[in-house]
Amino acid sequence: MNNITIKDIANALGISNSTVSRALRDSHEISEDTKAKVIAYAKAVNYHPNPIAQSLRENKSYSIGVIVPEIANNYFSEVINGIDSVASQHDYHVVIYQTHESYEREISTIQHVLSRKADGLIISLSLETNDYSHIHSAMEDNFPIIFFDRVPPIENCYKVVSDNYEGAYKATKHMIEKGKKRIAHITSPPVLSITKERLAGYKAALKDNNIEVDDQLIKYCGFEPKDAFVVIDELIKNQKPDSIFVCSDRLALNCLEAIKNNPSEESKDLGLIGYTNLKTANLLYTPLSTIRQPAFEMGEKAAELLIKVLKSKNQIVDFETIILKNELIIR
Amino acid sequence: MNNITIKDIANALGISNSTVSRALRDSHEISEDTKAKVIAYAKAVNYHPNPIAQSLRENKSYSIGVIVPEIANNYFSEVINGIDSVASQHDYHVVIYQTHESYEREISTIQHVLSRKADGLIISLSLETNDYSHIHSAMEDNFPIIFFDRVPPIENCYKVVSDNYEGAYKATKHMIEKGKKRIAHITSPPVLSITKERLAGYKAALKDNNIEVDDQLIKYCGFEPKDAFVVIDELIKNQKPDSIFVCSDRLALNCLEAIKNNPSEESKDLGLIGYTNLKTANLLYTPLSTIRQPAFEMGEKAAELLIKVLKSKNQIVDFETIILKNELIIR
DNA sequence: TTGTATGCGTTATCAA
DNA sequence: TTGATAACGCATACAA
Repeated sequence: MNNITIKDIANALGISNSTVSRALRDSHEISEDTKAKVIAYAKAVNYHPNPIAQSLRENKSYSIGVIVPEIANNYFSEVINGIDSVASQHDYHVVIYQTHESYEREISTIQHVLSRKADGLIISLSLETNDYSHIHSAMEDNFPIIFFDRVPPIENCYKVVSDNYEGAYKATKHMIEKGKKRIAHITSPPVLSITKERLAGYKAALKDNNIEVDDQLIKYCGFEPKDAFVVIDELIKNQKPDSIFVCSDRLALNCLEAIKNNPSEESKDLGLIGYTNLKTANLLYTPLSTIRQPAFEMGEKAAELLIKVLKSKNQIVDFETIILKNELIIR
Repeated sequence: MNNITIKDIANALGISNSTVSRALRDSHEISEDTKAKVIAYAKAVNYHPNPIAQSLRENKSYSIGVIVPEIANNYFSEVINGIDSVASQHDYHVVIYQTHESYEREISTIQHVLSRKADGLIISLSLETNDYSHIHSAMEDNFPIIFFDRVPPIENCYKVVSDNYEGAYKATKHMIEKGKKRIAHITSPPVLSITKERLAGYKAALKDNNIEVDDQLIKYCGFEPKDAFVVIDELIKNQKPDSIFVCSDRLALNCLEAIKNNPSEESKDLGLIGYTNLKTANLLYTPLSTIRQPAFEMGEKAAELLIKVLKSKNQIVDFETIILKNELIIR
């Protein structure tokens, strides 16, 4: 490997390390003459500063940790895409971790990010997380954290979310406008911020249209295929909905599968709408209208916010919650 | 942030840095007594070694670079998942980069990985790459690289691939067994290794079943939706295939879309089979049998191989090509 | 068994 | 304008 150091350049040119260092950083206290010489030589030998040494010196790693529940999920991989596009522009690199929805892994992963000296963290919480002391302790140490999508119930922090209330409201309203009366709501576990917000939007849309909220039609559902199967089965058999509003990519997939594998008269004319970023939503066996989150843009915003915080390390950047609009795609 | 260093521990306990360092590394030349004291204190103050300092010292970063064309692609995100699962077990962290199929970005990204001092690289080549000098020069520097999926035409290197020939053969044979005679083949640009191998498998299956290869039925197709549209249109109008074998996730998506948006008598009974890892293949509007690559496992293997190379830095690990079987899923 | 001193590559302070 | 030197945190060769 090419391991030219400042020292090598200094020796070759018969000048001192510090002169070389300063010349490379274009310091004003170095003569144009030596500057030119140093830069030319550095280029000739293809010198690159050792970022690890720089990190040690500056106590910065120029890396940002990204923690998501699952990489192999459309929504999250699109967010990561957005984060990467901004981070790489600013010469930060992105280090990715997944929790696989485990609280334990979330704790250890955050530890890892901290001990690896990432400059900051962008995170969407795991499904299991309902205690936030690990978050608080990281925040108390002034470690910059941007939360996105699944955010903690903490006031003073940076958040990037989509307008879940509004998205769910729009989805539900759309179903109502299509003449649906018994709109079931299958959603993620109640601990998640997104679950609560979407549920509220769903309920509000019903109320505003004088449809009574029937708690039997609201089902919290785990992410295992069998969970969806049980829920769908119970729902269709006993509750006779005329439509279903499914939240989250994983749930949408599982529910569609459950319905497909267990077709019935009732399930035939079921109106479906999903809160999902599935790329294949328009190609499915049954039309799936969707509320689509601006995943890529959320990643961009999160990264921009984090970098803003990092670059202004001395001044305080006000805590801020960025809320992005969802898109209703009718199919 | 918690910035306890070895020095702090040494001062607190009134012993020297080196004793602390050795005690923490469980050196045999330190008494059990002091070892215990040091470890207890380190734990009490929540000491974590600074990995950047360690990296500088050991000239290792414990990070592995991963370069893929697109993160937000099922296949690649599953591979990354597999890489992550192995890497994190071995305390390596995964730094992700994407080329967006650009040769330029591939070059600059590799440069970046090198200058960032990643310990090794796992990469799938971009679509545009048809010159391999950047690869050669990295390899000449003895930088450990594992190629996967889209590998370069270089003999002496580490590769993890799936058996594309066999996969395409199986797919084609399956279509033949279903009675199809005019099986079109829509595939990625010819520069890619996977393209050539799959094409060979396709042709072999035809020949073995006494079906003449018709070059008009073989279409190379770019990854833009309109590319697929043009290809599908020409194919159906002029070539009248009775089935299509589509390679790659992106192409499958685009082709399905093109067919759906432009339905015709001919396209109605078209048999479709895809070389894809789409999670929704069983939920599509038209049954899509698939050849599924063991993406997660490919990631695992690639990471295992890389870590093997890294850990045995002195002995030479023989160049090796790992070939994994694909799965034919009939729908 | 423990301590002293040095170096990894860089930047910055202080002198010259 | 340049150079000598220390420091970032850690690990180790060499001394004691």
